[in-house]
Amino acid sequence: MYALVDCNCFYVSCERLFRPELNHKAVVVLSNNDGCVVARSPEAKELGIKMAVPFFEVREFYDRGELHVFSSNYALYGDISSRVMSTLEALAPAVEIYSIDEAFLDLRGMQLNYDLNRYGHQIKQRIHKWVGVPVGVGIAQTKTLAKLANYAAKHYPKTLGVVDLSAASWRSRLLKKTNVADVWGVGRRTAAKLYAEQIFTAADLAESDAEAMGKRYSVMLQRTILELRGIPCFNFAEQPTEKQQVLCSRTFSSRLTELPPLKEAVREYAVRAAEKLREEKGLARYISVFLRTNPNARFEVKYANSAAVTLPNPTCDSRVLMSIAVQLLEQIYLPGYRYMKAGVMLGDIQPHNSYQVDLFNPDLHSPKSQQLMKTLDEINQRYHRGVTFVGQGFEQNWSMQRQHLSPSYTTSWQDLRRVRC
DNA sequence: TCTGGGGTCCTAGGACCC
DNA sequence: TCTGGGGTCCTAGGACCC
Repeated sequence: MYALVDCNCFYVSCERLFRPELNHKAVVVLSNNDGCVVARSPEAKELGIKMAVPFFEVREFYDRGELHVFSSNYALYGDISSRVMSTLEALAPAVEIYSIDEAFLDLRGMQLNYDLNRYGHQIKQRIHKWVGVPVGVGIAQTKTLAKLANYAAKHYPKTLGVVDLSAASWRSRLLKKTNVADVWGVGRRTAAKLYAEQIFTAADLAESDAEAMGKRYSVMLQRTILELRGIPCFNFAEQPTEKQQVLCSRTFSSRLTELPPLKEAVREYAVRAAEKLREEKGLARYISVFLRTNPNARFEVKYANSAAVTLPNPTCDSRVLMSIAVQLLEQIYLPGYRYMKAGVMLGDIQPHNSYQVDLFNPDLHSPKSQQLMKTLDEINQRYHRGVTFVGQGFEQNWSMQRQHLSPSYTTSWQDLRRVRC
């Protein structure tokens, strides 16, 4: 048996922790650059605000004082997330952290000694008491069914936030009630095709010919069908696997046209990506840079391009990655466009303690480089942006907008800076 | 005027090998 | 008239997730 524990409108719940007067009010959290709505309180959903709509489309609610708005504060959400996860780790035999706001629990064997429904409520109460955010709990034989149970826990108030699908009768009832588009792994495209062949509910999908569907759609859908029948196909992964790629990209606060500020931004992203890579204890051999104008603009000339290179030897040195990123940018930059976004991607990642050096090319992971990067990271862990490269720029006028940012309640960057000033 | 930022897995097709 | 059979690796693109 598996449980899926998922925090309700997580980012909103994090903000409410420190602003309890916003409980029972319409609240949303915006994506970076205050672009789209990425989290909504139930009251905001009632206003008809859909997931991922651009903020300017719902701004009227805010202007009328009916909606409270926050820019995303990932330092806060990351910290609250780790509190939720460590609480879960004390409650379950094994935990797979699936995303910032949800985790699978492996309950193998527990059904013999526990009433799983009661156990689900214990989890919910413990997290509420210790961390303060509301969660939903879904319990079932496979991950896909646990997802479905969790979905039911959130959508049907009668469940009080916990659904246990151990009983076959409950399972088939829920499958019949659930739209096939709400099944984990069925996206918009697949759902549209399924409707066309008269598959409307999760039950319809579960009863379809798994092998034939696998051939017509994909093996992923085939596995989903089996999972809906209670046959596990997706493994439980307690240990996070090493990342295959690391990406840093941002939308600029305003459109950029000239090369110098674009270079600054790309250097900044390369340095951030290199930091993430070192956190992963990885070395990258593949580096790619992309650049694009606004794909949604109707009356604008569009342009998007990317360039990549594979290095002879892998590295995590910010200086190397930064200078290569700028060279790649120069290959794809064209004057005359209003650029909206750029990004740096690192791939072909290998562990830093076991890699092969190409003898005929310089080692980009020399002891000197390692020492320098270690020192850099140590300083920057203590002092936010303590050491930066000149090329990253000082003003960074292109850097994103966050007009509705909450304070760092639980992390100390901003406060520390203020004290030191 | 105004639209995020990460990731994963799978597949088809091309290039190449013997 | 008429040209095999078995592989691997890489990449781009699609679909999905949060």
